[in-house]
Amino acid sequence: MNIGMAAKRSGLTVKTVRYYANIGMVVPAQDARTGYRDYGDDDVARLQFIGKARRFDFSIDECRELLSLYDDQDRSSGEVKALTLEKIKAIDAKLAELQSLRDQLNLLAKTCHGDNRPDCPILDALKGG
Amino acid sequence: MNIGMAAKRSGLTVKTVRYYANIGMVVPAQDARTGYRDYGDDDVARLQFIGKARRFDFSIDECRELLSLYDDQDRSSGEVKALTLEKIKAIDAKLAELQSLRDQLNLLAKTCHGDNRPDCPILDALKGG
DNA sequence: ATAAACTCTCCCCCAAGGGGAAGGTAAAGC
DNA sequence: GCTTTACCTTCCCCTTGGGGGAGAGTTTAT
Repeated sequence: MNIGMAAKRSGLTVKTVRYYANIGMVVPAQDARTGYRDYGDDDVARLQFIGKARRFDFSIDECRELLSLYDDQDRSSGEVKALTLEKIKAIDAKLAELQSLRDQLNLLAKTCHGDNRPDCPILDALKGG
Repeated sequence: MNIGMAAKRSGLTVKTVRYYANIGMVVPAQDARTGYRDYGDDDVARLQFIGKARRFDFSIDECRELLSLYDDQDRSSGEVKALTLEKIKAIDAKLAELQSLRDQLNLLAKTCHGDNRPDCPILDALKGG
């Protein structure tokens, strides 16, 4: 099938699918005369796989790693689990960071009366030490 | 003072300070002969302000907006508060997204035995519908 | 036959700088 | 006075994960 259909079936954009071909993630057959890419069902399956992994916040490189594990029939599930646990750890760190940010901003917003007077504790906080 | 000192005092890198000059955020005086930038204490104060706002996850454009409010002696604190509340909302959305991601990955990791056997519920989840 | 829809490659763009090259300047040591 | 070292400048390419669009070729529908 052409790239438009592959994009539709995998839920990605044509640009994205073409990008994945360019960086060697999912390289379909390509017509010698027209240059049109020709995607098979297995290609679409890989595209879907990547799309989901991306939604799980895995980077392109991590997706590459997951794909190679996915392709390896003899891989241990331990390797996949290790990658996943690492990703969870990274997400936890990001969560903590955002949470702290949120708390600080919230505190500032609370102490700011937010009316027409010019004095503002938020700006003061950004300004001061 | 030279850019190195300004960077040190504001807690930013020289590259970052130069970048802020290039995009017009903090534009210091510049020696006509040597081209050396010459930062004053007020410039350093603005750099510190930006540094803190960036740490609060405000984008460069939002920092620009905050700076103009900071410069405007007649601004109302309400404007600043509105910007801050919006930022909090954005952070909340990101938090919810990451939390959901984390929960899903955690569930997958829990159901994965993580040993040498090749069957892996994590990959199955990425693979399936 | 021709218009619409699809595809190709190529190039520039985003945020927010980082890394490093090539070259000018300033301060310190001898 | 000379040299080394530290600092400064501009310029250009790199990052992530693609998006937008130009210009040209292809296929499909009317």
